[in-house]
Amino acid sequence: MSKKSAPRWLNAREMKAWRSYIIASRRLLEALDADLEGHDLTMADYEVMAQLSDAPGRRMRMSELAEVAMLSKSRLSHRMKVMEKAGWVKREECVEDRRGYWAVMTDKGWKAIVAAAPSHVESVRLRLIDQLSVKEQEALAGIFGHVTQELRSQFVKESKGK
Amino acid sequence: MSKKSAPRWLNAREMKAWRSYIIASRRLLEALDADLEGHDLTMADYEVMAQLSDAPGRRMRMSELAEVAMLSKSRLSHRMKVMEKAGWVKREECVEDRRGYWAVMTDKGWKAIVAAAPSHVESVRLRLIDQLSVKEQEALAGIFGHVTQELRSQFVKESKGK
DNA sequence: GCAATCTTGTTCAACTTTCAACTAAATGAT
DNA sequence: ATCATTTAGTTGAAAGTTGAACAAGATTGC
Repeated sequence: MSKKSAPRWLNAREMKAWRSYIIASRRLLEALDADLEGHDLTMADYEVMAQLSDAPGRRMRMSELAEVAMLSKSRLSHRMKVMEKAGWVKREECVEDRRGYWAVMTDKGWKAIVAAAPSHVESVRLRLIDQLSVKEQEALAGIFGHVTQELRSQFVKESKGK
Repeated sequence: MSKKSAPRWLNAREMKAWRSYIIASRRLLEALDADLEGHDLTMADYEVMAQLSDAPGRRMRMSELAEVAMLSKSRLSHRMKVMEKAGWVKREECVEDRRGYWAVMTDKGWKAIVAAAPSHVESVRLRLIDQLSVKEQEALAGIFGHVTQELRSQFVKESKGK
């Protein structure tokens, strides 16, 4: 992020796109989190549980789980402690790699995510997906797919450049 | 969020829109925050400072500032304490309403935000805006403008309904 | 074989955010 | 006027997050 030369401020169209996005995305997150409250889940915890429930044997190595759920290892470690106390997951030592652990979803955890999923999907529909036309859904996927790709390649460049 | 009847799961297109969005928006936030680090700001603090710098007299009542910056009063209160210690803002008693306070941007704060703004805008461009065609920018504004409106009216309905 | 390095996952301390309780002033109703 | 209610803003404790430091096992190169 260099700071030389005249800043290229956003024009009206750009500003509108940026502000609409940044405001709505915060509110959307809030609404989705609020909708999950009844199931004692946050979006982050939901994501952990959903990923775990999709994995073969409903088990996953901590690192991989952290990666797919987009949490730091440290954060996942803390959340796991909480969810373990709630009886939704447990940790098992990993035989193949004795540094590691498996995050394993319990039966109770499976029941919890199965109970939460329909209402969460309904919430995603209500707040976002069903608000959009097919064209808009495609535009959304296009825009953010592109953004992700670009972030990835920027990340590689920046790491290399330093 | 009722839970009756068969859940309407997302189809492939809907799922792609949703996942692209939720993943990219998290990564985007991370990247923007990382870009601000050099100026000792988070997105949230930047928003507070930016809103304050735009207000007449660079001063605003705490409640209003909390509202426009989308923070809880409590959170703003805590952040203000930190920013006050950094010398960027100060609080002044409000004569018209003696319960209240003005959040006032200091000269030092003004300099800090003026120093940070160009690189932040550059970051927003690099990570998002400049990645998008004009059509996509308009689509983005359309989609999220719509989402905000809908969230607002849902909020009203839900408050009333309860 | 073995030293250097990398990876896995946890922990501790610092910091941030949330939530409920609280003070004090304003508003409103009778 | 007086009492109830609402609003402004802060506080303190609990919960959550971050980032660096760490222990222990894996990997690599010689």
